Amino acid sequence: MNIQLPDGSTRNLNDGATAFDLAMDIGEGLARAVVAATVNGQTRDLSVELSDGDTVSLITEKSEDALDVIRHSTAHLLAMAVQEVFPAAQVTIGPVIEDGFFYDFAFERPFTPEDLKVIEAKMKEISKRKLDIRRQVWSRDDAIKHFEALGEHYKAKLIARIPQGEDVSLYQQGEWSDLCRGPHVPNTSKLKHFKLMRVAGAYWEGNAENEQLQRIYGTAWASKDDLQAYLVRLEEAEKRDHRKLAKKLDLFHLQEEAPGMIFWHPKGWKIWQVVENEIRSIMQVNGYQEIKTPQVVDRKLWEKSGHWEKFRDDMFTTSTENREYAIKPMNCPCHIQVYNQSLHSYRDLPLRLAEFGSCHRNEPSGTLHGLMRLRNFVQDDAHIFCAENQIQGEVSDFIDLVYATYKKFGFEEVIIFVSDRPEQRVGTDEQWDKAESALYEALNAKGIAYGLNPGEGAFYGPKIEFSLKDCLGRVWQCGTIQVDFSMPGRLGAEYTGQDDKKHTPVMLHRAVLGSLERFIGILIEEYEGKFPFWLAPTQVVACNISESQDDYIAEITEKMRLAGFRAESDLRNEKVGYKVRAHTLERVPFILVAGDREKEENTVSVRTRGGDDLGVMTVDAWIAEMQNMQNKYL
RNA sequence: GCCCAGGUAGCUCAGGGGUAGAGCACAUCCUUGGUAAGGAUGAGGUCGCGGGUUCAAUUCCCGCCCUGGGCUCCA
Repeated sequence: MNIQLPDGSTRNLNDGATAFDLAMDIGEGLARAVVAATVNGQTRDLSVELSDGDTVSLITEKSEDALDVIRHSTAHLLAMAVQEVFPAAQVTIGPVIEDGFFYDFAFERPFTPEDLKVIEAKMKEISKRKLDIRRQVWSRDDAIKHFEALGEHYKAKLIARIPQGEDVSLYQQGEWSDLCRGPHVPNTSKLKHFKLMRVAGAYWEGNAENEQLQRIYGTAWASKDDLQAYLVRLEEAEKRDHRKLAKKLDLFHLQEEAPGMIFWHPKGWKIWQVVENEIRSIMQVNGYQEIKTPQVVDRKLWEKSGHWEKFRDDMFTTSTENREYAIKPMNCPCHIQVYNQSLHSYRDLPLRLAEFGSCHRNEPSGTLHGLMRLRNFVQDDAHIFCAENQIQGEVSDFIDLVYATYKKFGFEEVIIFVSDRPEQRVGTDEQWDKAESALYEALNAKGIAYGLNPGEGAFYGPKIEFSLKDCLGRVWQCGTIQVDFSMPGRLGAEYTGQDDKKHTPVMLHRAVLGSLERFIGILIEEYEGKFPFWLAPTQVVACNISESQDDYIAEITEKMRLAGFRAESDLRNEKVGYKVRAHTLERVPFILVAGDREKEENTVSVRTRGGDDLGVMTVDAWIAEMQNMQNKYL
């Protein structure tokens, strides 16, 4: 028979030849490196029998697709090792994830880090046994019986979900086998470069009502170098961690007495102010009006808005003089109060009310995470009151606004998801159709690629989410725009239409940064604390060389401050090398040094935090240079 | 909220049933030094909180709080 290769050539093989035979036919070296094959576009085992006319490409250890196969097989290796060490453990699922894999086990006790060492050693040993990994096809019912007999009740349950009459595939290595779609590497000896990373609890089927399983995370790579490079990458990421940098750079802290709430220090708060002011001026330009609403609001308003019923447990409450209050978890009900203070005409719409709104939500303790997930955070929130036919235009403008703003802060990669109607919702299907298509059309018109989160919309309307990544690649939602058909009506918002009748406006909830805290956390990690000049908490430090320049340093520092820059002076009794090092580690963008020569000529010597010497220039020239950078957001 | 691991000086960390350790940072003094660490001296601690075991607990045991990694959740 003839087999088509990716380069267009064909190869003649005997009938019944497998993908592995093809590799052997091409060369022994290839046969050693090959882990799987793509047959007519589908990834398959090497043991797959080929047919005349098949198009086959071989996946070697070096190719991208090989990693998934290796990781998946390593997950099996882990499961086999666990069951050899702890025969009472039951297997469940073990998928490939970014950079590795995990496997969930049902076991009488959690695994300890010591267990991991033992398990990893067992994996290495099994790898050395050079067990062939063979695919077997079983009938669904036989497979269920087989796993039930082994006491593998979770596996049996998984197979039971497969429609009756279908066959399932099992992969066998030595005495051990697991249900799996495959493909897998042909032999355990191919699995060499892996490491078990950590243990964690995980609920069966991802449902908190179910029992908790023991999850083991691991990483696996095609080569020793790749594994090493990955571990180095993790170490590098750790250095960018905003919590670590916050201590080093003295930006903020958290303490036990206020879990999930931030104590901002002068430098961190300076970054905050710059970010807030930037957003403020962007909103100003884009037709928003800024307001400020109360922090503590009577329970009655939350009852009317529906929050009390739905989110009661997540709200902080307080009471006085027999009245019960909730600390606001969101700003929208208050914004409607502002809207309701006057009569509105259709001519007023769209009306855009913005607020840097501080919200408190009593998040479960286990979810708190540095600046990324807090109990108190500030949203760059705004609510757009508009007519239904204005939704799409507003959404479209908002998308542009998000992109432009992120770009200014240095983010080019934005992850976008649309969440559509959930099972429990308010509003008619017609309204949902309109709202969802408004979101899709706004995105499509711009040619923006997006993912779908089916059924993940809010109960009051669909939404678009704009997310950014942190230093470990974890995705955090920042911006959002959500259509709301419910709350304006509930809280009595209305406007007079052209027809002289009362109408209920649609409300768009939207935030660009989302939470200022979260956004600043991501900013810190993105720049590793080396903020661009316009964002840096301290933009420039002037250092003397000896006492005789003290006055001069004070004078130029004041001059820079008067020009609007965040300038400090360092007159400490230390050598200039010491000061340069200190401020470099503090990531101050520019370090000025002035000795007697500079003092004499009214100049400064300028050095960047990267170690570049920009030479000596007059103070005025330097200030002009800074102004140039500031205006260009450098 | 659930599972695992941590919590010792301002920071990074070592230690371990019997008076608490280092480096950096800090203070004072000497030094006035030209672009990534000059020298000396000194101060600094309820070893997360509360119980228990013990002649004695920072150390062992139990509970709680917080932090970190996951899970669930995230209007």
